[in-house]
Amino acid sequence: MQFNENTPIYLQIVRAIKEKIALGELASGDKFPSVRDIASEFRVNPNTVSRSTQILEQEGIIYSKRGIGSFIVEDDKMIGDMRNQMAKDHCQSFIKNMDRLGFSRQEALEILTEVYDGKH
Amino acid sequence: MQFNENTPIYLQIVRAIKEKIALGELASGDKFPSVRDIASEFRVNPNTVSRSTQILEQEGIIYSKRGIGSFIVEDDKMIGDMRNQMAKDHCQSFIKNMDRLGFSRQEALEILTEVYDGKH
Amino acid sequence: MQFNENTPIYLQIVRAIKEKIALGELASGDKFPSVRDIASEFRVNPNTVSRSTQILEQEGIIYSKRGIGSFIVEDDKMIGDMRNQMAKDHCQSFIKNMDRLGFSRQEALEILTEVYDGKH
Amino acid sequence: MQFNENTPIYLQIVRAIKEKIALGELASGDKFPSVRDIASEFRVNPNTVSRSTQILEQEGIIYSKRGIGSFIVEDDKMIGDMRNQMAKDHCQSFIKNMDRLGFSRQEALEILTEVYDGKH
DNA sequence: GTGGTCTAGACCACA
DNA sequence: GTGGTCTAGACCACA
Repeated sequence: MQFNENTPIYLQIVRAIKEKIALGELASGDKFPSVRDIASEFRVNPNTVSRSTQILEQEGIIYSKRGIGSFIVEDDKMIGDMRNQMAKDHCQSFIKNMDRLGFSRQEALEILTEVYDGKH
Repeated sequence: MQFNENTPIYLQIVRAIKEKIALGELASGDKFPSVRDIASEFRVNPNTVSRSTQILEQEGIIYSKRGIGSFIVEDDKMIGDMRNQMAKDHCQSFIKNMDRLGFSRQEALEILTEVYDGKH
Repeated sequence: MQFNENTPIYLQIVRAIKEKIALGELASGDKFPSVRDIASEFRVNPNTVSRSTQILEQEGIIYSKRGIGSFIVEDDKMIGDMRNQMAKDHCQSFIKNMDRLGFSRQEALEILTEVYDGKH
Repeated sequence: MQFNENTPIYLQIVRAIKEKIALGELASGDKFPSVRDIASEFRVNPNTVSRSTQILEQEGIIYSKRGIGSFIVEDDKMIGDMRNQMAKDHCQSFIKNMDRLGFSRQEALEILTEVYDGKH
């Protein structure tokens, strides 16, 4: 057991941006905010944000036009896939957690349903 | 959005211990490992572990006898409740995450089912 | 009979602060003195005070805002309840003490009345 | 405000013995247990107990016969007075505590009555 | 500056 | 040995 293997900030930012894109808050084809803007929004160092945008670019979610800035990819399928992948990741975590507590698939789904029902 | 609100080590230890109890690896009524043993197992300072065990005691999961050691409570219902509460907490997180991605309850359950089925 | 189960400093501080709040010396909604200020007032280590304020926070009597400080809860009912609880605790101790000396309720009340009347 | 001015053990023992005498567990005229017996009963150092018995002797509650041991005074009035004095001391503490919380005599008595009533 | 976390190390009562 | 308390001092995120 190791402690304090915390998710680094640049990955937390990657996820936060992906969520905005997934929800259309940052729309397909739009200009992507500048590193400086993101840095001031999240109150972090611009270098940290650069690291995040590099990852987003590697994953093909944004691309940069030299001298103009970055843009969100105009590929709705890709963005949809990304959103689905994020959802699956959350599912994997959920399953792993319930498993570690010894809950079977059926039990996990029952409890989840209860919690959904208790949420109005 | 705030970053680096890292779960402190003492709470990570609390959770790790609760999981062991929930699964019966540490059984009801058993002697609980000493603060110093846990500290050396997890390579942390005994004071940090002490903080964890005091939380577990506040929550009624263990109790300590001065000069002897700590023990896991002999109350299977309480331990069952604890396990259920941990499960519900994981459900809440899951729901919150899927919600933030814009997935409805039905969609979330479908994706979860797919992932359970191993379609990934 | 056990001796020297001394009330720890951090609990003595909790009580001292509660009394100040109960009496309105620290008023509802006010900024709460900083951990370091209390520590130097009471000549104890800041960590000790921190432990006290965390208890007060758990009990819902103060709340802290990261980077700003702690505040007394703006809930006069809660503060009134706290004051009543403290009073009841003193009553419990009194009753227990008189009981241990073999005084009935009526006898205890008679003596208490005498002492209130200043016949001593 | 000073902390940790804890009642020293020898005074805690004085009070414990007085309570036993007040209740007749140690009867008027009886032989008083030896310093060693008391020390082992309370698990403290015999020197500490000596200090306690000296106080009891000064207060005229026990007396020693050279070579034989100590005895509880055969003076029921004195013992009754002692018991009353202890009761009054508890009353004084109670009044001081309720006063510090800002409760008037009448309020204090009302709350005390409630707590007595809630005690069955 | 503010509260929160963690460590190293000491001392204590109890068994 | 066991848990509990306290200190000194460091570092952190947040404002």
